[in-house]
Amino acid sequence: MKRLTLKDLAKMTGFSVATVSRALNDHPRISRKTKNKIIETSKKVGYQPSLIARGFREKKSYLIGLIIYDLNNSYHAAATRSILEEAQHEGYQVLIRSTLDLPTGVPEAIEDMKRVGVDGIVVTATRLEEKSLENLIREKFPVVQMMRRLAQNTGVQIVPDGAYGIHMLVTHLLRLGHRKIAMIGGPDNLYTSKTRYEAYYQALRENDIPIDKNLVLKGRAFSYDTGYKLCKAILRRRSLPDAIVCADDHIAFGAMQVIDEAGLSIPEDIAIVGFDDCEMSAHPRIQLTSVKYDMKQLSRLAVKSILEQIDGGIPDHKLIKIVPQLVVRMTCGYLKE
Amino acid sequence: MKRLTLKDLAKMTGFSVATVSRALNDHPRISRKTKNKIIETSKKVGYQPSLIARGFREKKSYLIGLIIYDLNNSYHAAATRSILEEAQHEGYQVLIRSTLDLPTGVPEAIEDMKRVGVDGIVVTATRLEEKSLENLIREKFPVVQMMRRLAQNTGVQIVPDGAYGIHMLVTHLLRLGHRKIAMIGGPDNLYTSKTRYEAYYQALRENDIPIDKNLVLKGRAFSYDTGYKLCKAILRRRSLPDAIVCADDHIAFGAMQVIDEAGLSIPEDIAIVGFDDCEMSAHPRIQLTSVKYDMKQLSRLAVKSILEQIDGGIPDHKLIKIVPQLVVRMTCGYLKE
DNA sequence: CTGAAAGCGCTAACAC
DNA sequence: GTGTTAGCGCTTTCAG
Repeated sequence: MKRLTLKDLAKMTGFSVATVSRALNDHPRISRKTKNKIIETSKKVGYQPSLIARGFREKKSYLIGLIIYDLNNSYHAAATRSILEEAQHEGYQVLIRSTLDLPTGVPEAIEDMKRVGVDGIVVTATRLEEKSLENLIREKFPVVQMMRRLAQNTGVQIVPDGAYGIHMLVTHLLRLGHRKIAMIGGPDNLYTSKTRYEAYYQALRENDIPIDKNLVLKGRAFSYDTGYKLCKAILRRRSLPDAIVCADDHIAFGAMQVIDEAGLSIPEDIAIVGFDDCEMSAHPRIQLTSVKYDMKQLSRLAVKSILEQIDGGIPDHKLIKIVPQLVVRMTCGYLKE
Repeated sequence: MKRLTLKDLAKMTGFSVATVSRALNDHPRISRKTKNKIIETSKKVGYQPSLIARGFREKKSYLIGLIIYDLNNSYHAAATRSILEEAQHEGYQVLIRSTLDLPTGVPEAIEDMKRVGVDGIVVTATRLEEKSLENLIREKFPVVQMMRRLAQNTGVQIVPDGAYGIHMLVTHLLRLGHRKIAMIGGPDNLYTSKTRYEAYYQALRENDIPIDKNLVLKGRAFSYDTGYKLCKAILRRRSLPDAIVCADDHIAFGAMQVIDEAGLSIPEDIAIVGFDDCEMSAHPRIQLTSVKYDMKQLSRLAVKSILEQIDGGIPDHKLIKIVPQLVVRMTCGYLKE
């Protein structure tokens, strides 16, 4: 059961290959009659053009690449899901690569994707320094940095306004009376980490709270594990913080686990807040105060930008920040006395 | 900055295109000297063969398709992650489609994937009846059904032994003294649902527990939402069950939420067990008793089988069941004296 | 051991 | 309005 080609259709209809091609791609210079006839038989026999031959010819693959951090993180899974949906909607298929934030992750992914000829790449696994990505942008290849961005202002960057979110979180904790506020975040080489640390400092400064660098713990990844280990380190200290700002919900879940295990209570002994607002955060047993934003909007903008870039216009730089929203639940605590 | 082609390399080295091609694919009939020279310059200038041209020529794309249910389900996300890893490891790239179990999901995904010319397809979103998939298998296209399978014994099917898992769960609940055991599962047209319902009945029968069909609730999907809604329905009844078997952890989380909200306690009033053992299930605030199995093993077998099939041998039928393991935590309760 | 040439399926000049 | 032809980058006969 071999696939039908244009040549087969040509033979069947009695026209030339070129005419058949024109009919199927509704080219202007063709008579309605032949066109209809050809389209009809094409349908009847279930002809499917080979995208790979067409792509070969046109230097187009109708594929877009998506480079992500890790599907284990439900937030990144949600982003991936959303991109998938948007891309399918636009008639593109998606090639996915996961980097786990390894140094070789992005360069290898880019190389492989270029080899199979994707038309554009959405990267949600961007680290602050990423030579391969910078080069890609420089050579005007269609790229969108989504969720995370390079340190440089270059290319299209569509990110949630993490600084704003953390600022809301810290301000909220201060308003509730917490003073000694710790933070557990991710590695320094990620945009998400950096902005969140900075926003934390900024919020404290604005409220004249002295900054204590010992209260800031940096993990290797945005993960349950990071929260678990670093919060454990905090609990080993003599004096405990009132509250811990976690740079994402997964970190917060891990931190909560340690606090629970230690027999302390949340938020009475230590308040916890997260970021991203996973499904589980709303669970009555968790009730994590967090920050959420419209992932659908992010993804839609990202895919739209990729398509625009594919069709020609690649801007030197464009930065879109999506404003998030505070979701107050139980773990942040209440006004003391 | 155009990409280099074989022709360019030929010009640079002074050999013909054919020789260059042979050198790069270490063909037997070529002298070591020329081969080395060509490979060297190829490396120096960073030549990358166009997989799309090669694929066009060879009818191979070096792509495999992966059709999944939904990344929102952390269990399916984990499966996807695992497949991605294995495939990358084998030098294949992965095209992902998510169906959300819509009736048109699989057929459309298959059609699109064939168009871009994937070499094989792993389907984790199989429904019991799936004409498009059955046809694909019949025409000897490389396919693996992973995690879920068709009702028919056809093609390669690599699934966890859900029946065994549910059997362990129900038996365990019975041993703990629970007698009135309800079940919340997924839609009837999924393998995962069907086997799990059957195993539930089977385990009850073996223990001479009368079967009450009213205790079996069927949701639309394996989701938090299903657990939430159906458990709510259960709580509205006059007499409550001792325990609820949920067909996956997400359903269990939803069910737990309702029970918590109703002010009942788990497991004292109602015990809950899940299936899949998500990361969150181990959290001290959840401590869901569940069943886990080696996803890595499943994925590895699936990818291995796809590659084998691509290289020739497509078996008519092959069924592999992975044996799962019971993970006992708090939500299943203890012996009622 | 190496080169010349054909051809995969498709589109786009270029003729007629 | 339609047919002929060339060529995308690669592998693989077939000669030499």
